[in-house]
Amino acid sequence: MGIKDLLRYMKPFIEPIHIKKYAGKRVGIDAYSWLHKGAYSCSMEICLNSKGDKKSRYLQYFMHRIDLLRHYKITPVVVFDGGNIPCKATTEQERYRKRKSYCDLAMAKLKEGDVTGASELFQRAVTITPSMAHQLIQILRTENIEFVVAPYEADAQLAYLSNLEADKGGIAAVITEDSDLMAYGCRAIIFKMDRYGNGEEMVLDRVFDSVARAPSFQNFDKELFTGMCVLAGCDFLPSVPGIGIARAYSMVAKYRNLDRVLSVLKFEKRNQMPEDYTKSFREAVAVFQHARIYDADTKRVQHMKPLTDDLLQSLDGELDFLGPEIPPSIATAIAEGNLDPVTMEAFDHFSSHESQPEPTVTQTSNEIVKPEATAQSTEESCFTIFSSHETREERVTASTVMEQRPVIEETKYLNEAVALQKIMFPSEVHGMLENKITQDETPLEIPDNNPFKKRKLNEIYLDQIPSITEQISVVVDVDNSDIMCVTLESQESVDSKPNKVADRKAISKNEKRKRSDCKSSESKKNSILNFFSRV
DNA sequence: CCCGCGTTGAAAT
DNA sequence: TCAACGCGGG
Repeated sequence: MGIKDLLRYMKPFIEPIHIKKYAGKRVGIDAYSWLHKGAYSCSMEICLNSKGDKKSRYLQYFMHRIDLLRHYKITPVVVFDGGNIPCKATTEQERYRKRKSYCDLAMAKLKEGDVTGASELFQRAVTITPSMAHQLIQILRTENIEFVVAPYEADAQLAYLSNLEADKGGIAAVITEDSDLMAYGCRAIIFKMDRYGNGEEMVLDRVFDSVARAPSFQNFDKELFTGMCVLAGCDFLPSVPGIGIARAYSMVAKYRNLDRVLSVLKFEKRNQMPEDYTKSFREAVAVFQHARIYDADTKRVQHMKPLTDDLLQSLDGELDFLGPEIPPSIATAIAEGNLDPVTMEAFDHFSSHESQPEPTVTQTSNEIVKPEATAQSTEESCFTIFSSHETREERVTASTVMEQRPVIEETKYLNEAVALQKIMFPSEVHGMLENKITQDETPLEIPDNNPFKKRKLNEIYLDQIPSITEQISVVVDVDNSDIMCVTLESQESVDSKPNKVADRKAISKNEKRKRSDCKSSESKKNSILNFFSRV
């Protein structure tokens, strides 16, 4: 995660501090890092979605730390991750693959009765789901803690906020574990904050201003610094073989111009340089500089730093790598925590632990479905209909119940994703998903309510449906893995939606509706439609 | 000199 | 999983 070896390299600029230094200030929090740490104490419960209070320990952990800040008169501003950006997809898939295999291993250990061994492995398998984030959001609301869900990367949002004045919603520092914040140009970062408030602080001005320190950044600006980070290898782009943080630094320091560094690199490493490295490099730098962030003032998604005509030209106006555009009403719904940024479904009121609806049980397995599983499935099976222009929402909550569906059915579902992916990116896919399928053989004994697994299928799907001029809504029958219908959704057709959905409900038990709205070429759209009509 | 690989110990309660 | 450390090869 983050920039390889950057933290170690920047050691001379990092000072131990106590959080009380920021008394009276607003401080941003990368929600993911605390959620993840908190999840360690209950990783098995989260992976298995098991019953009990222990599962919500991660919430206690988080709120403990919030209380610590409040104790020192600091105003916390919690920032959540939103959707995934395209260039991070391979990194994400890789992480998913690892977690899945750890989960499998853990299940095997559990079967043997080795609980200790299993929980060790579950710790490596934990994922923070939007549902978990939403549980936290509900608590933050009742506690009057400010929060925002970024359209994409929380890091970008935090760096943006760190460059704003406090009276405009800005923050004085960011608490995180992720060195990416430096590449984004965050002004002050606190790493490794412990439960007492001790941490390590990095101030960006200190880096650029200091005279007599080991690596000197006096002739650097933010762009060169970001370029150095990308050269060293980041989540968006692996480094050229043989190039680490030290060489990246020395090249940037020597040539003080990223284009020159690239041409030298091309010359020196022509055998090991990927064909499209230059393009990918420019895109990666652009993500760190111009990422899409939510501007609470205008209630719109904007660029962290405005785009220049120069840049637009060099990218041929192609901005999809920053993630699809998001219309204001949706951006606001996401930012305020009302819309799941991954599935684009409304968060269910019932997902809070207190009040759970009595589900209409359509039981196929002989086992009684546990309350948690029900809560989860209600959330996942709620249909949201909205237009992109107004936050007009109509929700049909299907009280279906998650069945003990054998894994093989999900495998079929995955096959659709593979096919779809091949159509979208014929050259780029080399069997990542196929591998997943072959690994997926054994029907596990887990209750098949693992949010982790299901979530990821959603992500794969949404990632692979790129950009469509109109809003396309797809109804997928998860049980049969058939795509039931595809409609182009316009303002008028919104009203007729619930009936359509209700009709489908009669045939299938567990439907999912996916939507995606953004811009792209006509041909891409047609290939999607052709694909669906063939199925 | 420096990258890249392998090892180890800590993380949450 | 990740940082910290040490070692061997370029």
